Amino acid sequence: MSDSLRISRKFSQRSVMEAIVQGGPISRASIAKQTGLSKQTISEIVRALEVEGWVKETGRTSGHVGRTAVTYELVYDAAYIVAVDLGGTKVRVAITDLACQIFAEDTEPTDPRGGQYIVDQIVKLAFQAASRQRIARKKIRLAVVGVPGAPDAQTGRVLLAPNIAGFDKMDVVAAFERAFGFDAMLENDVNLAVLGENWLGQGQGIDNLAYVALGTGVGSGLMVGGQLVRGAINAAGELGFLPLGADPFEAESLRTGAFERAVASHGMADRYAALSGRVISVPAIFENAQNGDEAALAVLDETARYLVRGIGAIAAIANPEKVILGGSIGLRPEILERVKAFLPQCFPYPVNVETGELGSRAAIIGAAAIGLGQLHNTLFGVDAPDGRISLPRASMTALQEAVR
Amino acid sequence: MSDSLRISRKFSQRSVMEAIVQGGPISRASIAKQTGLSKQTISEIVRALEVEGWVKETGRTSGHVGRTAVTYELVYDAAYIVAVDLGGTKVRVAITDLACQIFAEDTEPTDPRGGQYIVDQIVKLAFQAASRQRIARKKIRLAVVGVPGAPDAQTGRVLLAPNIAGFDKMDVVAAFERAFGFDAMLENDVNLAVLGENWLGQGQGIDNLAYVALGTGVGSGLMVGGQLVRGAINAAGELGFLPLGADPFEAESLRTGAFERAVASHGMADRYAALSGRVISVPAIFENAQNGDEAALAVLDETARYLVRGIGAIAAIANPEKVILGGSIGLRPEILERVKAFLPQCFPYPVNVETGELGSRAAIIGAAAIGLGQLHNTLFGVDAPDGRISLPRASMTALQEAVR
DNA sequence: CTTTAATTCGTTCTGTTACCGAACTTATTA
DNA sequence: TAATAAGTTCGGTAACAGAACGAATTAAAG
Repeated sequence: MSDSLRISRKFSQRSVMEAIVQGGPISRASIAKQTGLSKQTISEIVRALEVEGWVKETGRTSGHVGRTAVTYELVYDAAYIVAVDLGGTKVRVAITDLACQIFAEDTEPTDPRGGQYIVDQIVKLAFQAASRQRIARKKIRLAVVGVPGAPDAQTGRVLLAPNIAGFDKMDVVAAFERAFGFDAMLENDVNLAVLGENWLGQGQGIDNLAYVALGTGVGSGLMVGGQLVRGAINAAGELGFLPLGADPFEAESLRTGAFERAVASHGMADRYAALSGRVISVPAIFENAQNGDEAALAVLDETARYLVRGIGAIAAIANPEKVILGGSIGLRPEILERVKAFLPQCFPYPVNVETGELGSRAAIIGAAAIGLGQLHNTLFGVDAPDGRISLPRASMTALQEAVR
Repeated sequence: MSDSLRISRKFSQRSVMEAIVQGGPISRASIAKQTGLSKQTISEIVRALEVEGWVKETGRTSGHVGRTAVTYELVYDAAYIVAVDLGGTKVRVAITDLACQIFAEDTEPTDPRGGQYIVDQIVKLAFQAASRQRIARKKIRLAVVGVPGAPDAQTGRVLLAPNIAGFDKMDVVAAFERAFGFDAMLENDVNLAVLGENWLGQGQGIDNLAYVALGTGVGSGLMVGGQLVRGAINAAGELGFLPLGADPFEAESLRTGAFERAVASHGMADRYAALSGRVISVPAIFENAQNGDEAALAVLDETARYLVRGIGAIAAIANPEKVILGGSIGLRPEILERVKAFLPQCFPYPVNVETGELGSRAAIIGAAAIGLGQLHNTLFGVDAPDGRISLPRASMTALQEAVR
């Protein structure tokens, strides 16, 4: 019996595709070197992929010794996916091709009537964008929708989502699939944000990564060993309920969450009002702080001090390599500098904290990432237990340009 | 191109082994049904395994229509592993065969000189147990050592282990491998405890599981998607540093950990002393509480209230399906009943909390589990990304009997 | 500037491994 | 004797490997 591992055609096909996706235009000989498969096998697989329309010849190499090689590339427009970031106030919809390039990206206020209205709004936006870019609907294979809550895989509902009306009472996945006419996936928005930063932002190449989104509410996304942590009922990362900050045994903490009360925008505004006697918005607090307002500065310090404890809790439990801050408050540099100053005062070993590079677009980029991964897997992958495919890192620039 | 997935021989061999390990004495026809492979293939693989000495014929079926079937079983003594639970005060060493039966199990006080002395002590204990059971050293393939700290895979050292002298300055893995003469693995003891409870205890079949060990110190182990969470530097589960309980910004909290100060045995004793003016041990506090001592009861309440906040933090961040309590304090029913009473007061959705079934032996059983999994993988598995093998559940009784 | 050597690309051809499936034999019970 | 289940034999086939070889290109030698 030979010790070498023989793998099925499909399995190899997948690694060949990976090499082509990542290696840009690449010759068959190079693929053979990269994958360790024989030249003959690569030729067979590439031929099959070409016939099926997934890759195509794009040129030849030159300038080096030896025979020129024919190079192959992805047929980028062979399939598309829809990426959606659904928030309480705004919906963002984007369309991505196989090269991971984001084509259209549209934002609209979320339909306040909720439920089916939101589904219809998103589908309308997606199809509008598709026809604007002259993309055939048949080529769209998958939609990934980020939602502020915990999607339930069994029922298709979204739990713990107070900001989206009706999603807790309907099969949202089924509704999307009906309206779209193709597969749809739901995912928590902060989970998508980690994936986004892991793919193209601050967290590239980091397998153990946490994302803390701080704005109107708080949430966290956690990646362990390159995989998302979703929890038993998809409620992992419901950081608002961390028993920190406000007294967790008060009734109000049971509703809103002790940590959320202390650290999110409401808590900041309340704290400012208590200190100064004036009721102003969170952006105004940041502005006042820049002008030296003592109360505003105290509020920022206090907020950061609470946030640091939340980050410490994540670090103590999951020990991520990096913690990325996001959300309208978490993205502010004033918060980051304070967090970096306070964290070593209450946590023994260093924790790497940075703000997200992708800003408010982290979630939609994460949706694209998860969708593309899923698509690559269903098209070229085996039903392997670890169905990860590594997406290329290159397209960030293309992506930024495409979205003016 | 066929759509069916063909997998290498080795891959199938692995699932055949799994069927034999779990299915006890089993016929080739049954294996074929279970695995979906053809009878012919099963015959080939079983023949190969028999030649290599991993399985053997053990009997025949009877009493049903049709031809009798030859049944096969594991050759249980084809290989052994050493499982070790190294604590600050006690070392526990056990030897397990391929059937997951724990043979010998010895406990000794930990050599206080630390470092190489402990390594030698463990190796001596293991080889003593082996020769007592007449196990050939050559058949021992692997040692798994649970340590109270964070093993560093790169350097082989153990970090954050104040109770084991010298392990932070030497390559412990290399030292064990030199002394044993076979492979050795280090793992955090609480991580092993989760694995143990997941295998044979409270957490059977639960993929998202947390274990909180509360005794002299606090620690937690977390499983997500059936995999251990180890963190970037193996410091996941250093629950003592949770910024809860004592003021995390005090200097002492930075050393000992804010949560550990509040909830572990020192904190309990201090609290009792503050309330009653008397200095007594933690077991004595529990005893007094049973006799109605007000101060002792208050200390238990307070400890549980802190513990509940720690559990809430784990639930908010990772959302496990179940949280198992362990450690000398965590195993006490007085703590569990209080935790169950207090948790709903500060956490919005239900968290399933139970005490560990395996008691203080959770870690060593976890070590056996991880070792057997590893062994099955190296012997029969592919180098698949997800190298889990499901171990049989049956041997718990055998295990309990074996250890009087 | 030609010739030759070195180098790389890609194909053809010939295995080998790890499977499947049908047909057939064997053994057992009802 | 019929029904049924276990196990083998035989003949495929997909998915690879590997060696040999031709084809194309550049660098170096003459």
